[in-house]
Amino acid sequence: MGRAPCCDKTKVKRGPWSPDEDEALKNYLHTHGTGGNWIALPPKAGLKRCGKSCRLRWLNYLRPDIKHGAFTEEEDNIICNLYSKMGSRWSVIAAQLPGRTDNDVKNHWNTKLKKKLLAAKSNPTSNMNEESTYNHASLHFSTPYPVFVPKVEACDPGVSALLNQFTAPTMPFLMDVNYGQTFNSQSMVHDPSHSSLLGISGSSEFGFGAKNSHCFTWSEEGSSISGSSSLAMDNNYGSWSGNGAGGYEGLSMGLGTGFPYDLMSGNWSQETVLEAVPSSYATMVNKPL
DNA sequence: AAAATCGTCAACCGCACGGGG
DNA sequence: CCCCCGTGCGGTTGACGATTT
Repeated sequence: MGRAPCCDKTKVKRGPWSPDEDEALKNYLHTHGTGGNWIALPPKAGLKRCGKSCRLRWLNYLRPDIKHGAFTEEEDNIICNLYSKMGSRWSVIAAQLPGRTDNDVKNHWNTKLKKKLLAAKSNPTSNMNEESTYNHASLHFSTPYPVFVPKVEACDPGVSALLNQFTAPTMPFLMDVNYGQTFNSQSMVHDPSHSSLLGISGSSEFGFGAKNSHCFTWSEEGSSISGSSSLAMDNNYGSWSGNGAGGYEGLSMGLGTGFPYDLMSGNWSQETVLEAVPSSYATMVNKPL
């Protein structure tokens, strides 16, 4: 037996919203706010709608800060990058795209980006700027915008240059991590949007010892990540000591993928950085966002 | 020109979570 | 500690316009 529905579906209007309904909802919220209770809102606003429907309409369409229109390439980059790391955490991904909703991002991924990447996978020699991806056998990843560029550099300088050109201007803070060796952790620690991007709430505890081959990655415990979990660095300094100039070599396939999440199969890789890195250096914990 | 197919996106569904009683 | 209820989220559906045959 499932739980009772939130409202009587025979008594509420369903389907597309009319301009009048939009106006009524906007007016009510403008003057009264939600009152902390969406369920009780519709009758007060003179709407014959389910509270959940009102909430959805407001959040996905009526909010004044909603950005309508096509996604930019930069936004695509961010979506792909984050999806590759955390999968379908649409709300988290959308939080990094001002004006975009989780529904927007999800739709955009399902209708455009996923197909684009699938097409690219079936045609690995295609032009990267067109297909927005790069499929490198030795790295066995098929995601578009690698976070861990140093590993890419080790494989193919030409490709590295291409990827660097492609990602650096659009994702500066991620590239800071990518380059790892000299990035300034302060920019991440004190910027809520950046820490949020990494799934970390209360960012003040977050930072890196970011000198000389120190880097950072995601990992997971077990083979899946629950819907309510996020990944965060447990330590104030999440870092590991590489073995000098070849610091990344020891990380091999674990870091080589750079992506615990297989974009195409939808599976989390069993290879984790923790295989190659002492757990005391990179401890991953579940934390609510 | 009409029918079929495809693509997009708003909206719905149902589950999980968390807070309050 | 348990239960109830509201909220948030991801997955899915279906309407509708665009494109192709």
